[in-house]
Amino acid sequence: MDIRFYNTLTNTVESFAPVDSECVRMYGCGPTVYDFAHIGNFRSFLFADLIRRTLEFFGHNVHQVMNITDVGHMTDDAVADGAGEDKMEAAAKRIREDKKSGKVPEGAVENPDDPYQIAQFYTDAFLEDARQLGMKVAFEYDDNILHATQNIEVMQEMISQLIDRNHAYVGPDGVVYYSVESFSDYGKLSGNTLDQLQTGAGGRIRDSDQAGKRHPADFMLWKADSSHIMKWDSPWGTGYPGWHIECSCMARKRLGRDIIDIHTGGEDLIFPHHECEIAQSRGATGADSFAQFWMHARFLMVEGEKMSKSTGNFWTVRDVLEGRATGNEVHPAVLRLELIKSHYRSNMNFTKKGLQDSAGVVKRLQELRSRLESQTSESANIDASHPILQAFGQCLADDVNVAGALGAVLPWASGDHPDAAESLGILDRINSVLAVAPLGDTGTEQADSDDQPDIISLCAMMDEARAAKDWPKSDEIRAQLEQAGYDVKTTPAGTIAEKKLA
RNA sequence: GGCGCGGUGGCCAAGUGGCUAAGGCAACGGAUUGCAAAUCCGUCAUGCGCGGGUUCGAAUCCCGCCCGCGCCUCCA
Repeated sequence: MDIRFYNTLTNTVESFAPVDSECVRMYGCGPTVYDFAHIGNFRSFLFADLIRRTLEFFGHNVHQVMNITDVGHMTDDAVADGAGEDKMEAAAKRIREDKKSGKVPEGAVENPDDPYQIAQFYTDAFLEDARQLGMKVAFEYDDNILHATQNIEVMQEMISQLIDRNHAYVGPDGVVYYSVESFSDYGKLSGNTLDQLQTGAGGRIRDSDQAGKRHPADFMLWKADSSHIMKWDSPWGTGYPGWHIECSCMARKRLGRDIIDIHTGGEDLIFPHHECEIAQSRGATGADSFAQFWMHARFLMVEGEKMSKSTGNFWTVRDVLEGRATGNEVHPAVLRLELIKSHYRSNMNFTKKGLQDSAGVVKRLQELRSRLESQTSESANIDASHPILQAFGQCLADDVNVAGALGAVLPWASGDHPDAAESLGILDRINSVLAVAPLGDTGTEQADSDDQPDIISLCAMMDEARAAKDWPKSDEIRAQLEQAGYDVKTTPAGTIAEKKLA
């Protein structure tokens, strides 16, 4: 199968082939851990997961690596490359407040002044969210998710290399800067030239912040600052690394190559972050490429508006799952599908209605599975030549067209399934990519007719009322169950209440 | 100002030169039901942001315009 992906580097859709046919190496920029990740973050993380699963669907062996940015860095964008309030300090303040309000459980972060505790708290929260949403790499935390703070040494090595190769210099202010003029391809990824960057910046860059730089676009690799909350010794003074260097280093270190296959991230990372990564990596390795393919997910809107804290539509994963976003609890598979179903290069509009649509799809696929599993315990081994998998795969191979792939799957799902084992095999292959029916690897889903005693007894009471033809009472109980977030069904075996998926 | 992406029915979303424009949701009609839910059957874009052009033929190619979004040193 010819797999084609859109490559930001060339602005075209290209055929994908890994550098090393044995293994596809992909790296994705992960979260910063000063706060809970939001659904926009997860749209792009799940997009990376989808690419991985698509490649695996076609038989590739994939090594995926992601970073956790736990170095503080700066918050104040008016200041070019440093200073400002440290993000860890800001998080410490917030955690103290959240502990008072109960948003962060008492005892979760023993000492908010310890940035490592804060980072670990939000890292754990991120991993929990990521696993709930079926992100494969989140189950490989020990191996393939790397913390910036545990890789300071390789960063320092790369900075030394860059200095040795005349790509970096120590400015008169003592800061180590990357010299963008030393790298002729700087700007290629984002379609910028150094001239454009300079004029485009307008009045936003203050001269005082440029004092130590040879070119205004030069960016920081290391800043000596012994007052910084997270700091390490280095040949350039005790301080902290620049924001971009961690990805260059960790990708190379863990993936074991100077040139990798795919690098992913949100569209906002194209510039400056990924542009700088390329400059650093290629400057250090001397190779003519860092990642063959650069793939970026577009932003997510919420009910047609930009997601922002000020408009009150800023949702974390747990806000959505626990019902704070829409008023209904949402099954993780529904959120997963909602975040992956629209094309990654279009703006997706996250809406309550969209979630309910996704819930319908998830339910259909889950019900198909239980129907098939009630008929057979075997799942036939189906190869990709089956017409449904062909159609499904062709859409995925075409720059990850999930909507098209669903268009192939859903009519099949609604149709007849004379050979249950075959259909189950097909569903398993489809679900290896979508991961919604079921979501987890374990195959266990939350029970339907929830084991909650009160729900079961309400169902029993409804059966009694119906047997006595006491219709008003029956209707009253059904309303009560629906109020509690259940779909109520009357079956030959009696009344069943199923938790709504969204 | 520069660079890039996009605009398909009430909503989501395929289709990128050629039969009657996938699929889902919603809606509506019917079967079923105590009433519902679920399920099944049926209906639902002479039109693809707007205006030109190329072509035997365009949602699809070309030109112009309008609108939305992102980036241009916090950002998924």
